[in-house]
This record gives sequence, structure tokens and C-alpha cells, in this order.
Amino acid sequence: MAKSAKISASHEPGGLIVHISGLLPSLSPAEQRVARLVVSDPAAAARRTITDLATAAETSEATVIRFCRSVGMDGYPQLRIRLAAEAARRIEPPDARVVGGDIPPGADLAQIIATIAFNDARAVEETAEQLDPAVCEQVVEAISGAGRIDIYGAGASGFVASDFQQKLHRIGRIAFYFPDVHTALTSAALLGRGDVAVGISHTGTTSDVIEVLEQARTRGAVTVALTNFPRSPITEVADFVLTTAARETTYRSGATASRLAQLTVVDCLFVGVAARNRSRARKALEATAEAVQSHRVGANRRRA
Amino acid sequence: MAKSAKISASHEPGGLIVHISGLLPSLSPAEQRVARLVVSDPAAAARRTITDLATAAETSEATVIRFCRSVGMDGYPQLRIRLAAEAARRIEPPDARVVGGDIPPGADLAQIIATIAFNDARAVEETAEQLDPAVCEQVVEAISGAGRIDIYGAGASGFVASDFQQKLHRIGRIAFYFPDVHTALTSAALLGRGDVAVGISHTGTTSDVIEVLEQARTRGAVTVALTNFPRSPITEVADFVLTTAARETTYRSGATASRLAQLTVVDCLFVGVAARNRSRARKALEATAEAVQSHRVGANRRRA
DNA sequence: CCACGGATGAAACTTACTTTCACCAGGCGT
DNA sequence: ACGCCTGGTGAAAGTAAGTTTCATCCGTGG
Repeated sequence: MAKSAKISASHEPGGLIVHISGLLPSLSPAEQRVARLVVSDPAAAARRTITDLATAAETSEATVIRFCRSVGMDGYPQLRIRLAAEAARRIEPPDARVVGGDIPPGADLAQIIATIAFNDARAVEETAEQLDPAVCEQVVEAISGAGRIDIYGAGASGFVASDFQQKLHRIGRIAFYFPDVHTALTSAALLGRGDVAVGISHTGTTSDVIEVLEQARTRGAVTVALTNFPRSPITEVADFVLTTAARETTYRSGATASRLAQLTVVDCLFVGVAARNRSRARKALEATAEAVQSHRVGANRRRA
Repeated sequence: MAKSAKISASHEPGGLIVHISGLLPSLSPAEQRVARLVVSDPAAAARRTITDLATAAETSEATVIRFCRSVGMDGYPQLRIRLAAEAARRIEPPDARVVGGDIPPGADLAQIIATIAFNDARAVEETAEQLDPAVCEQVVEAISGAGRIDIYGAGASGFVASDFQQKLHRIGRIAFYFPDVHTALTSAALLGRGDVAVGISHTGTTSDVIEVLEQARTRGAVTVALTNFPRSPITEVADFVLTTAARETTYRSGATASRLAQLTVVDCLFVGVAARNRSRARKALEATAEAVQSHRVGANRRRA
């Protein structure tokens, strides 16, 4: 009988499988049969019931239990769980993800999905990593104390601008979004010290947005730019620059990754502002949530 | 009736945890208590016995079993094993990241940013993982061959709907987005066989969107739902159901993670459709890009 | 107010797991 | 060679875990 079982069992380093095959020779014949089954296909073993496994190993349940104890487990259920975990962990490698930026012409949908998700998630993560908390802090402060917040964005960035406006509005801040240049310019002309103007442009070259931001600045408002390119023209008219980190390659997947990155930044600012005044923000949010409640039908329910 | 409903239950790719949190709202109160325990700490749950878990969730074993069945498992042992496997796979969080859904009151901006980005990125990844390529394929096919595509979405989901509309429009598909119920209903009434209607609702309970989708369906259009909850009412009026996997916790970070997830799905569909006819799509995209060129100022340049 | 249907837990029941124990085979001292 | 000991083993008993059934409760709508 393996006397060392107890000892090494408590340690049981690296993988459980490795551990088992290590002390395989020290096991009794019947236990070895069990061990071999387990080692050769941990996942399958995890799925079996003790009786099942015993039968497969041409032995009795009692021996399986003994085997469990021999390898340092409390009992069969524990072994089962450890086995499942082990098996799951070693399935990873065969994940041939399509990491390359572009999508090959012959790609099937599954590949497309994987690629897009990868890039999108990446854009979000990398954006967060390079965001300067200090700058964010200042922007949050400016917005928190602003008399009024104007948000500009054209085309795709317009959605983000609009989203930001809605968010701020929902927590009781006075925010506006202008889809067209003329009303935006008009509004910017009315800004003053203590107000904030936010300009969103992925490329940083959208003349409409730049123009409006410039106008706002000359009126004394704090200007904030959100763009992917830290040296683009829009940064020249902004007091604070926040950048996204989407590395769009082709037109193709196009705006989405950058959109997500922009939304993430907007969300950070929003939460930052909301966090400054929890109770007030919470109250406002609850009120707005309640307002749309009547437009919801009976919640999720069991299907037959 | 949503064909994919049953499938998605048995399909249940991606993460089991994600899957569970998706149908959390469709569970009964007692089952929800169990679900929350499981989701919040899968590894711990895997270690518990059914009686243990039941006690912790302040309910009976019977309810735990019911919960197992509700999420598509045969019984408790299977759940346990899957849970263990799942937990093992997500060895991810190496740093003391604030992975828990919520942001602590005292958090500073850097923490907030990290948390948001983490959750956002996660939502995107997990959404992609659980997306059923087969369903996507069918939706892409329907859209590719559609005479006309109507897209509905209210509030936050409206942005996504609008984004989708714009994307499809840019590659030459005839797509419409309606911000209000009445025009949407009017339009839906004019749909017919060969047309496609897409309804977007995070909760899946937005009555306006459901109503419009239903209308579209009775007119013979193919209906597609995009929601976070596979058993929500909207799925009952959809021929195809696509789900996102954002596990929003509190109001707080609120809509953003789900928004990103929705956009990702939309992007996948878009690319899928575009891929069906590369040259035509490329040409359309180039034309539209050129159109806005005059609104850009001299590209990125060195700062003084 | 009652009928209805879903949600729920107590208890009965089944299955899985664990322990006990008797048996067997081989080693070994006499 | 004979008993006697020892570790390995499975049958069976015992215990705990998981599953089903069913009566009850509670909110909903007629």
C-alpha cells in the first residue's frame, strides 16, 4: 500500500492529473485501473457516477472510494469536481482565435463574430488603459459644476454625443446635444464661463465639430475633445483631450470599435459625475426609470 | 414563436454563468436567489451539496432542482460539474480588479474606469461567445434578401437601431428606423413577405417595440429580436432571437454594457451582410466616405 | 368572493455515495 | 506443511444526497 499517498496528497501541486499519474504505480491493481480511466479522460470521468466508473474499471464502488482517498480527496464528489475543473482548464489551447485585424474574404460567420468581438473588446480595454484618470477627473469636475453642458458630434459620433446627453440628463444635469451645425453654433455662442462644451470626433478632423468647439471656447466655456487621434486638429481647440484607442484598420468593421471605445469613455465620465452625488443621481435615475415603466409589459416569465 | 428559444437553451455555448444571468429575470423569486448565489461565486457553489445550497438560498432542495432544470441541466450533479469547469476556466482576474458588478462608494476614478472597462469588454466578449452563428447566418440571409428592413428600438436601444439602420443604408440596403411608435406601426403595416423587421429591446419587455414587431409579423415579414433575455416577451413575436450577454447589475453603469453588446451584434450582422457582396458593399462605402470628405479639415498634423 | 394557476416546501422516494465486514490470496515463521 | 497474519477486494448494509410528488399557499382575474 502506498504510504506516501497521504503526504504528497495534501500538497498535490500542478495538475491533479499529473499528480494522479505520479502516484499511479503506488496504487493497488484495482485502483490503478480506476486511475488509468481517470487520467486518460478526466472530463468523461467527471461525468460518470461512481457506480458507472466502478463498472468501467471492473471493480467495486468501494475501490473507487479508496482511490479517491489515495489521491487525497475526501470522496468521490470532490474528485469529480476537481476533475471537471482540471479538464476545463486544459481545453483552452485549441482556441485558434482569429486575432489578426482583418477578416479574410472566405471567412464564415463564426470567424467574423470572433474577430469583431475580439477587436471590439480590445478597443474598450486599451482605451481604458490609456485614459488619463487625472484628465478625466478634471473633466468630471468641470461637468459636475457646469451650468450647462453642450455636446457636439457629427455622423457616427453623433450617436455617442446623443447618448452622453441622455445620460447626463437622466441624472439631472442640464445637457444638450445638437445634431446640426447651425443650432450648435447658436448654442455655443450662448455659453459662458462655467459651462462645458464637449466635442466628439473619431478622426478629430470633423470641421463642424471643431468650429463649434472653437466658438464655445472663445465664449469662455471649458472645452473637451474626445477623439482617437491625440494630434488631430480638434485637440487644438480643446482644454482637455480624451482619447480612444481603437485601431481601425479598414473601413470595414469601420466605426463600431471606435464607437464602443467612445461610449466607454462617456460611460466613465458619466459614472464619475454620478458618483459625485450619489443620492441625487440615484433619485433622478429612479424617477426616470419609473417613467418608462408603464411601457414595459409583464416581465420575463417562464415559458411553457 | 421563437424557434431559437428552445435551441438557445440547449445550445447554451459561451459561458454557463452568462447563460444563467441571462435568464435570471425569467426565474421565480426563489430560483433567483439560487441563481444569484451561483452566479456570484460559481466555484463555491460547485463545492456545496444541494442541501447546503438550498439552505444558503433560503429555500428547499426542490427549488434548487427546479433551478437546474430551468437553466437546462439534467440535475444538480450536472450543474455542479459544469460550474466547476466554468469556474476553472475563468482563472482570469489576476489583479484585484473590482470585478463585482458594482462600484464601491469610495472608489476613485481610476478604479471606476477599470471596472467599467472590464465589464464593458466582458459584455462584448461574452456576447460573441454565446451568439449562435447559425441563427446569425439566417438573419444575415434574411436581411441580404430583404426588400426592405425596418428597425425598431426605443430609448437607449433606439441608438442602436439607428446605428444599424445607418450601417445598412451605407451598404445600399433599404433600411428604416423609426423613433416613435406611430410611424413605426404605420410602416410595419406595409411590410410583407420578403421583408425583415428587427426589434431591439434590452429588457425584451418594451411594449412599443413588441407591438410593432407583432404587427410586422402578421404582415408576413421575418421578425428578428435582439435582447438580453432569452425568455422575455419580445421573443414570442420573433422568428429569430439574438441575445446579448450583458449582466447589468444596478442601474448604475446601466445601459452602457448592454449597448456595447448590442452594437457588437449589430456589427456582426452588418459585416455578415456586407461580406455577402463584397464589391458592391465596398463601392457603396467608398461613395459615402467620399461624401463627407469635404467636412474634414487637413488631416492629423504635428502640433506646434 | 371564488376559482385558478403558479410558486413553494415537506415528505416520500430513489439513487448515489460511504462504511462495514467477511473473505480470499499470498507471505512467513514455525 | 500448517496455521496465522496482512493487505486487497467486493457484497451488503448504512447513510447521505438528489429527485419526485403532492398539499398548501398566495396573488390574479373573473
